[in-house]
Amino acid sequence: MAITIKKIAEIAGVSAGTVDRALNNRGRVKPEVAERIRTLAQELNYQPNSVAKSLSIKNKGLKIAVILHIVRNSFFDEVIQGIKKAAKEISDTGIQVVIKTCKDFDADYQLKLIEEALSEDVKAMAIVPINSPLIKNKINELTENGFPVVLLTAILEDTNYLAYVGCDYRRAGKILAGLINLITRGKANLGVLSPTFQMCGHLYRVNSMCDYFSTHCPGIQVSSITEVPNDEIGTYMEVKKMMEEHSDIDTILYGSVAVKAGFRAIRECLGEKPVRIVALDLSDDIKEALLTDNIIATLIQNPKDQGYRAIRILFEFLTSNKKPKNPLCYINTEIIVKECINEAEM
Amino acid sequence: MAITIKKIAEIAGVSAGTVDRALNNRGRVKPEVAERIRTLAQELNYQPNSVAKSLSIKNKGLKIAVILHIVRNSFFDEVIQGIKKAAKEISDTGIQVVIKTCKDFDADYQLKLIEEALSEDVKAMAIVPINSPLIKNKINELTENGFPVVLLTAILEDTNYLAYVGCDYRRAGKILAGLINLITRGKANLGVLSPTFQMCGHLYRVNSMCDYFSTHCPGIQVSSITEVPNDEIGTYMEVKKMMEEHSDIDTILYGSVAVKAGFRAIRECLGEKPVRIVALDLSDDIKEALLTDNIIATLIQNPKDQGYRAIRILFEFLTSNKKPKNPLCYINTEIIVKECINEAEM
DNA sequence: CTGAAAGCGCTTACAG
DNA sequence: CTGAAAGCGCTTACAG
Repeated sequence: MAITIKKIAEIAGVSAGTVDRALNNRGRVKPEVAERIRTLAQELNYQPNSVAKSLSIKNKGLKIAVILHIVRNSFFDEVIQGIKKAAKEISDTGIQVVIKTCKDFDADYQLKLIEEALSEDVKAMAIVPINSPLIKNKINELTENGFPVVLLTAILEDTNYLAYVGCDYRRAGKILAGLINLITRGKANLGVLSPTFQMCGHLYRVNSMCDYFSTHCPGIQVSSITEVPNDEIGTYMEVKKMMEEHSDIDTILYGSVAVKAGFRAIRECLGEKPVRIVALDLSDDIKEALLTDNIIATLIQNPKDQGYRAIRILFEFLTSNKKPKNPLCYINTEIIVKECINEAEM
Repeated sequence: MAITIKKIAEIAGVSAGTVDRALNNRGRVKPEVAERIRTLAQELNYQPNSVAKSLSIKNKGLKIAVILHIVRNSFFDEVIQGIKKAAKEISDTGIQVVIKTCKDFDADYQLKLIEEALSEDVKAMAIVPINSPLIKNKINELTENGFPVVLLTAILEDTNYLAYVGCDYRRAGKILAGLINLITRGKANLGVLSPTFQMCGHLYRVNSMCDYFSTHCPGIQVSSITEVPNDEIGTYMEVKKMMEEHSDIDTILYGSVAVKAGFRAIRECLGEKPVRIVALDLSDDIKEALLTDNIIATLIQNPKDQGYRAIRILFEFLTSNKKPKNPLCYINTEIIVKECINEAEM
């Protein structure tokens, strides 16, 4: 049997309550005694029983807030699935998870959501942070005060947090480069369509890909790097513009959530001329494009996992005070070809 | 607050013990009373609290056995990592995990291991089953008696079990076909080196790949399908034989754990002639071959996940009597190119 | 600053 | 067949 608080209490000649207060630094223990108990616990290699901890915590009504940066899109629908899965798993501990959606990329509004959550006595927070000083400062302030914040899917520079859960964008860029190199056998004029660089990860990804091309793939030229918005019309216009201005493009990295309109723009410009397309993520539209051979491959970032992990990390912190060994919790990135799609699941 | 046994007891006008006995079919409750309690619990949508369950179970000394089919190899080293990760996570519930390694592919020996485990009062079992009537019958017998058995990494036909955790070999075959089609642009003479068909999943995988070629890839010919053993010398001989007998081979699916010797055989036969190689799994040798461009891509089966999931499923069963909704728990298969390898981690 | 007691929700000897 | 009580290990008012 493992060593318990009761056993430590016996050996130290104090009560269980005192051991608990000492080990969890709750104060109200004579410093010398606390120190003695802590040393003893270490010597005995005491590991608190997490199940008992979770059960005893049940009536405290702990809450975790999840704060998004947009109203919704297909990627975050999946993130939310993962969040809900984790929420269900931890519900027996009495910990609640509340999700707050934001006006698209509205930093003022997001800040209000944070304040709202805090006023509701939330004890931990996962946030898809909008890249604004407003948000950065608030997160830094929270972290300084020991409040656990997990950045979810979007990383921020010059900001402190308990953990970042999301894609390793630089590695994703490298993998995209390798994939495009493989598919094109090292010869391509590439048009890059990226989601907004307002989220710095997207910029890291493109830069990392381009770096890899310039050091490893002399035959691959990046003809254009174009940011595309979240909507169909905006995407159509940007894609059209890129294709018209760069008629040499024979390969495209397609990083927009708006698929139908962008593909129409490509076809309008290229006619029947062949083009190799590699995409990002796996919305229903992307799946369909894969299955109809309009896309050769796509790189996915396991959004469901991301949501799941973020909640689990906060849960661990709340129940066991454990911080992740590595604050950068990178979620796996996967190459998907059409044969990976289970048509039965569609 | 969720509904508890205590609350049901109050409403039903009985004690908590009686509710527990009724809901868990432990007998020693008057049938009418038991029925009434069960109905009530359903109406109230009672969900037992898994944390409390785990805690109360602590002193029962439950044990899970893991029974392997070989002494070791690099793939199963990773499977075991996953098993140990899960074992650590559940250790606070007092459930132990014991691992038993087997003489390589020795069904008699594996049967003895099963008996040994049972005599040690193990309450659940994960097994990498050797494809033999001896083992099949035993597993069927156990399952019939309500004893939870999870098949790990290897599936059996005509056998009943709580769950299978492992690769979806047919889908893996399809993905391999798609990958090879992509890499070769649909023109190849393929030599297939597969691990033993004694494990039927390996056969499913090859067959599924070949089916896909014949329906979707007219330009891809399968020149040879060769089984390779686990050791370097045997692999060398089989590879050499295949390459000598099929000089048209320009593409290889390399499914052997013995990398160095087989690659030597390939080189001895082909000289400087180029060959495209796609591999299976991700041992250190495969990693090195990827990084040196001797392998173009490999398909991995997340062995660590497989071990982890198998234990979690048995844990759920032991603590909550829950069976997985789908007994076929397929673990994800991933395409890996060299850019996916984090050289810092090697 | 410290301890005894009760509680989280489920389970299980034990007594009847 | 049934209930009261104690236990799993940690936490927390409460009394002192």
